[in-house]
Amino acid sequence: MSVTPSADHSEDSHAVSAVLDDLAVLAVRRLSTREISLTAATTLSYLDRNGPARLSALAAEQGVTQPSMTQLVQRLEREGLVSRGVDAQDGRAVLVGVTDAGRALLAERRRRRRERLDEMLGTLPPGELRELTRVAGEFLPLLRRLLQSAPQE
Amino acid sequence: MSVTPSADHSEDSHAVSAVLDDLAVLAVRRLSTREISLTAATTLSYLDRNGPARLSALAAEQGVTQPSMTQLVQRLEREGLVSRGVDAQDGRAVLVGVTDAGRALLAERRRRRRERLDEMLGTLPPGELRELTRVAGEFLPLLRRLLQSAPQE
DNA sequence: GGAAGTTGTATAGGCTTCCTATGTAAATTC
DNA sequence: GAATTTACATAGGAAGCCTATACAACTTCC
Repeated sequence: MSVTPSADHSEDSHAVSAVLDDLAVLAVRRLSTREISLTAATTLSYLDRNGPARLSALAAEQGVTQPSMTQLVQRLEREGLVSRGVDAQDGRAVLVGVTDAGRALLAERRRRRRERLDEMLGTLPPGELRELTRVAGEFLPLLRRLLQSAPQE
Repeated sequence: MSVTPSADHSEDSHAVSAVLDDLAVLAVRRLSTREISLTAATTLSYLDRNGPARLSALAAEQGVTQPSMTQLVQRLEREGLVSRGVDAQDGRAVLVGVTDAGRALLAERRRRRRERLDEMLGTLPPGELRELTRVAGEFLPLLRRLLQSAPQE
């Protein structure tokens, strides 16, 4: 470890760790759509935000191997969610881009997840809901910054 | 939708939803231990916190089907991480409990995740780190309640 | 300008973890 | 006590990941 943790730092990261575990369960199981995997969704989302990209670039971005990304892109192409073209500059490379159908699926997925989250939030007593949303408003920007600074294993 | 969301409620849940994908990537890929799956880890953790439980109760808790939980428990038993006993009250039921080896693995997993998290947290400015951990402490209980009250699809 | 190395993608084969459909034994109901 | 329900197990299959390896296009270097 390159950092020198203090005692309370350790305790703090315990709480953060617990939150991350629970949030992972929430994101992966309670909010997962059956029609598309997490990697597929985040890959589509990346292509939507950043434009066409190479297979190997996508694999690195998603933290999977290149063969896995090849397979994923093949599945996505079969389902009409992405298109593949050749790179004019480099005959070896494949440029993957999201299609309109892919964008539509992304939008539908977002809608459904938001709907389910709303349902879950609706079961909380109003006071707790208010507190949760307030705390979430503080927490999420910080988490985002943490994620962006995260090392790539 | 069965609940009637207010305007700000919708915005908040949108913010939550927006960060969940990134978060899931972090939790699932950057903090995942290769030796045990997310479901296995959260199941062990549940058993550790709540004592022995039935197969079907575990399946419902984890949001997987009963056959999947049967398989998971069989794998965990083969690896000596859980033990299976019969319910004295109900001859059909199986009571699953975590073993000392299971607890040891949980502790090791926690240690390793904490180590990685510490590295990530170490990249934050001290002020943000303090705020992040403080907010995490507030957020955790609320999140737990939300997950408990969550509808099972 | 061609041999050798590098890079980008595809294929093969295997593992884990989930699913649905269905079987079986214990408990409950009538 | 027969029929139903409940709790778990088994069978078979698919998704999605891996490592190892093959192949084709680009680059280097003499």
